[in-house]
Amino acid sequence: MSYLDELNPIQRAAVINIEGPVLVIAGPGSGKTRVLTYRIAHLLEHHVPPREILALTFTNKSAREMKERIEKVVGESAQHVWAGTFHSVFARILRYEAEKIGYPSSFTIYDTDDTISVIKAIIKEMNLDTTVYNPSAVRSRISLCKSNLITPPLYRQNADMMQQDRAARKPYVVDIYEKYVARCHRSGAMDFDDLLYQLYRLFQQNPDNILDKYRRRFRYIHVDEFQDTNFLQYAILRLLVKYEGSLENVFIVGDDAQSIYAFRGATIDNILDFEKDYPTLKTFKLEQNYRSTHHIVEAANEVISYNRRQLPKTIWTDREERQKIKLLKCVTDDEEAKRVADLILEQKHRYHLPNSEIAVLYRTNAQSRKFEEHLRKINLQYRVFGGMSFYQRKEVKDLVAYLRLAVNARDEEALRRVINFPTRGISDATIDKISAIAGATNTTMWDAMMHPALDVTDRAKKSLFGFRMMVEDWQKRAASESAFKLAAEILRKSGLHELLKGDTSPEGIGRLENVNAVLDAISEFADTQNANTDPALNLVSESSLAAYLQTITLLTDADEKAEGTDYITLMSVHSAKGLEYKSVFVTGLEEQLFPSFMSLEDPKGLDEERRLFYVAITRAKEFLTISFAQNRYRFGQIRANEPSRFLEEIDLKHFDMVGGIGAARTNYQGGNREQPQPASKGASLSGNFANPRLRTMQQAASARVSAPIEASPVEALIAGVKVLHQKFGEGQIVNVEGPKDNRVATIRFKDDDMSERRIVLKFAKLQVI
DNA sequence: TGACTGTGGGTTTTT
DNA sequence: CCCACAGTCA
Repeated sequence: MSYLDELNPIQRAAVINIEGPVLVIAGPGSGKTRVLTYRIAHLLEHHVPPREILALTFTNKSAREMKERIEKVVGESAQHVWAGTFHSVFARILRYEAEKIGYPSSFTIYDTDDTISVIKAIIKEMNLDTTVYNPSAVRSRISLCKSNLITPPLYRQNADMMQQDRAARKPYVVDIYEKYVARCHRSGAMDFDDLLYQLYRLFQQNPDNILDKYRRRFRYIHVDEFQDTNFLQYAILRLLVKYEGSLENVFIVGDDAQSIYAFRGATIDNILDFEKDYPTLKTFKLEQNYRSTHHIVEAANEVISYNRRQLPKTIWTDREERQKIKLLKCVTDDEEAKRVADLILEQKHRYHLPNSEIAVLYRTNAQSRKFEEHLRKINLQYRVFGGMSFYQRKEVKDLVAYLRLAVNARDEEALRRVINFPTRGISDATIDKISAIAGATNTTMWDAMMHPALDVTDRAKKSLFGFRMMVEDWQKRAASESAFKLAAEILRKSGLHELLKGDTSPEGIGRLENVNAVLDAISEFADTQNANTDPALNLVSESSLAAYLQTITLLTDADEKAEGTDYITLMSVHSAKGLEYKSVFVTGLEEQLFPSFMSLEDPKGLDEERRLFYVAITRAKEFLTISFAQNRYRFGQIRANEPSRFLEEIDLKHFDMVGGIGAARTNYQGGNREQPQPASKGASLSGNFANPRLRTMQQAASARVSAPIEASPVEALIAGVKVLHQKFGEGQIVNVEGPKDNRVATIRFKDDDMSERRIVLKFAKLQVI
């Protein structure tokens, strides 16, 4: 039982507790994955059949990692453990059961882009304005509905939501939602939320007592990153675990402090409800951090103590002090990127760090550009994760749309995409007519194409017929021929290959390479899948084109393998969750950016941003560098931002004050907002929240705030005048600009290094002196 | 039908 | 700044 020796007492206690519900609250770097994998290994050692074990994760990567690690402990029986993301595991079950709820087993999965495109088409058909009904915003709302089990009829009954829509002057959202659901169903398509929602529906309706089958199948259920589950996911989980006679062998791992997906419906309530739903629950807290050195852990603790609503825990480390946190104050985003790049180079030399131990993190993907530029300049290998992924590129989506049609002709989104691409004489007008007939006769566009009532020119009819013949041929062969062979032929016969070949520009060549890469991927996919199909589940051939399409839709580019090259990682903080590096750069710590301007008004939003920052800094094992820029390009214009409020929440003693870095601090001490306070004792939901440690620096700083000042009229505030500001103290107006009702003054303050600040006079209290 | 141009809008975060 | 889309022209 050697693997048990590798666990600390608490970890071990959690692992060997193999009966009944278990909750593991796991701080960053506390060996969460280790506990999860060893627990599964432990089950296997105790002769639990691998196929009765289910492990649900949020990313393919962590699922894969978990499987690999279990395999290391127990060997090949790990192969038969079901480990995957919620979406992929559920998709697999649905693939098998779809017909019971009125979907073809070959259903298509719509990714976010597909979904937006469908919604947009619906909005246009309804003659609504796409600037009012922003397709992407409508999609978010629909998604939120689905994750909370609000169907269109329930939506209509929901006075709150209807009122919200009326107030936003978008009364037709529910109609769009309704049409969208109908259209997806007609298309034999499920979006990401459907993969959860339709499974829930299946279990609810429970045809042939199907729920029982899966309850017996999954006797041991594990959930990683439980804090990121939404209401719907929890509802499904409950259906699988909580029933008469259940052993309730459910093992969940999470950390409320790392919940960063509230924006897509994740709710911390799930952890809290869990305690209520399972009275026999055993809770284990992993509080020792094995990842990071002292200053990093302490800084993280300080930051998170400002949040309300925390489960009580104290993360600690016995790792030595090592480096303090470096803080880079930069004038521009360009300087920030340059200094980060230079520091990376220096660290590489001084500490012999390989690129793979270095990550640059940012709040928004758009920030990657500058870092790319500067890393390229000094010849450092990097890889950007996130943003436009391979499978989102137009040429790839075009080819994939053809493949989708071959598997599921009802897929309207795919049909629209390629029916006239490459062009084959089918005009937009023709497509609109087809769509109209499909709507009127309640059939698919695929069928409407050949409808006798379709009133188009003979030439168009001929083109349509030709297109249909071509696709029908592929459909017939999709079942028998190898996915690779068929895809290769589709690429040529569709005319895509020829079209791309004709473009000899560098981008054009790249596009051709991309579609060829899809073919390679299909070939590779077929090979690996054949080797590891689960015969127990009687699934349709896992190496089929359909299986491939499902896999790529659920793929994130973080899942793509690295081919042995040593690169620096550039990614958003969100995608960095669960990862660790020796040296981490957390960049763009500015108000409006991190925290994002979207979340400034809402305390809940701010708390989530703070958790995000917490996640960011806890990725670092030894070297943590935080940077901010005073000026940053945004929409092509320079904008000045203040340093992030989160910086004030870290005690100065954790910062490296060498060289020019120390000066950064003076710039934001006593920033122009209310001084932050750690969450107070007992501000809790269930009464057992953390009692955050007290802070000193902020309280000291707040003493600087002087007696209230009397605001002078805006007219009196002109260039040259000396003024007193509530927070910044004495200063002189350098310049005043902007329209009468919204004047903005540039003021140089005596305090604060004679720094210049732009102040909106409407809001600021300034007294002329 | 395709290429070009101007405009307008957009940046949170992802399965 | 960068992209997507609508509108215009050959």
